[in-house]
Amino acid sequence: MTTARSGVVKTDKGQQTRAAILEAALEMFRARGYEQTTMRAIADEAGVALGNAYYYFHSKEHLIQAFYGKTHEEHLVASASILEKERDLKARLLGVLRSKFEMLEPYHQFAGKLFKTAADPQSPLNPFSDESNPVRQQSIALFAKVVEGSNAKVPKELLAELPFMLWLYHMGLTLFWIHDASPKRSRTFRLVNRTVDILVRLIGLASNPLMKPLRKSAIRLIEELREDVAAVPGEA
Amino acid sequence: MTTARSGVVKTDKGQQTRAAILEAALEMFRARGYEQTTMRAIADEAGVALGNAYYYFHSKEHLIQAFYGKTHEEHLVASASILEKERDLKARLLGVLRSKFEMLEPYHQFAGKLFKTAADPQSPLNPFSDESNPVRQQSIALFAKVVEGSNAKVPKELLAELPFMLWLYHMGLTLFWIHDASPKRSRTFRLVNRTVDILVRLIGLASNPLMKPLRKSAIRLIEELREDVAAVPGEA
DNA sequence: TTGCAGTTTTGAACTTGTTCAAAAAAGCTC
DNA sequence: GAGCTTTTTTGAACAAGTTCAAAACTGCAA
Repeated sequence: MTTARSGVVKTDKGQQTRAAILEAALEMFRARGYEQTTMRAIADEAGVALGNAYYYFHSKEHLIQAFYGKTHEEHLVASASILEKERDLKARLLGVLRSKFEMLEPYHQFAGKLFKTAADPQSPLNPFSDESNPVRQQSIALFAKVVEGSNAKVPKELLAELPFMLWLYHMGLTLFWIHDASPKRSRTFRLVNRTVDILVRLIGLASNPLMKPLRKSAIRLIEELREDVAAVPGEA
Repeated sequence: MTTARSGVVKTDKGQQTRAAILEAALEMFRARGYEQTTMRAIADEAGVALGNAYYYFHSKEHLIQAFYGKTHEEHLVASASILEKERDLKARLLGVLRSKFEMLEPYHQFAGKLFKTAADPQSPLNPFSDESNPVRQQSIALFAKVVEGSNAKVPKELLAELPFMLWLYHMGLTLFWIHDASPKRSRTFRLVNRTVDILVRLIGLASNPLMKPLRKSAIRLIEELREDVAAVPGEA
């Protein structure tokens, strides 16, 4: 049901058509918004028949996945320069998160609609789905880099779970960002500042022997969560 | 735009028609699922014309709000008995959360679709919207009861923010629950157990003088979050 | 070149949410 | 009860996502 059956391109010309449709779609999504852009308009703009768009993209929603990939790439690039320069955990985390929301800013309104479709557990677009697994893994890997490249002292057992934890945390921030109607998304940036501060302090505290039992529980929890996310079945 | 313009019933007969449509809708949603149920079918089932359904309900999505209200009421009732018996904070919180997910279980698949529409920041159904404010307030009030009726020692400043914090936390759990495909939602219940345990321990720790600076920051954060949620503008 | 299998493209048709002008019914005032 | 206003109801029409059978095209083997 959920697996992609269209989008299988055999020809070179096919690739081009596919690309043309995608380009037209993303352009119009950005200019006019997701809902305002009809499949007919996309097909027109791309110079193909309506049905042809459906030959390459299963549905209107599937056009979104390309957007994901694109912004993710951009974010990786933007993060790289920060991660090279900075060794301080707090600064690294702040840098990565800020660059994400800065990069996403032009798509804010659009992203809300995306999120809507992505929130459906049955949708292949939802960030916990099998189909999203590659992007998710890459995203978690980015946070692993944030931690590993830093000079922060992190208990070993926590180190293993921290990247996933940060990824989850960043998903929460994204959720907030989507709902953030403040000018220039100032609320989100404030939230990022505050929570990163607290988070880094918590990580510091985690080394304290007094914290051991609580830390154990927390790590156990995150471990389990991670398994759960991995265990989402592909087909409903 | 977002404000309800339909649904204003003046007549007694109007009330009846409205009720008939709603009943038909909820029944069919449960039986066949949200997407499978067409507005035409609902109108048919209710014995009215298609347009009439739209006279009472702005859109298909608006039919969902009734569902919210209904389940919320049920949850209040289910929680009341627990809150009367129990004084221990952990037990109270566990009881309230468990009863929520138990009550919601028959609607699990349906709830996923609901969530999808609710996740749209522009949707009046989204839990952070103005239109959801009444239910949200009631929901937060429930968590206030959980805390107030307990014999837990909570720093005063934290006490003020705890209900909202717990509400947020419960929203997160709900998000997990929606994505939980495990049999009988066992993963969710496990998560509830684990997180409630940690949460209660954290609350206990919060009294420790060592924790004061961190506590201050955390409370400040929650305060701000609460303002933000309240500040979501009604019109886009 | 011709025939053929696979690939791509087309556009009409279908479904379903939504709108709207007009008809019907109900209330109300005199 | 007649005439008026307001409320309710109707169903046709519209928009946009999606499907599908048929046409067009492509590459290749004989």
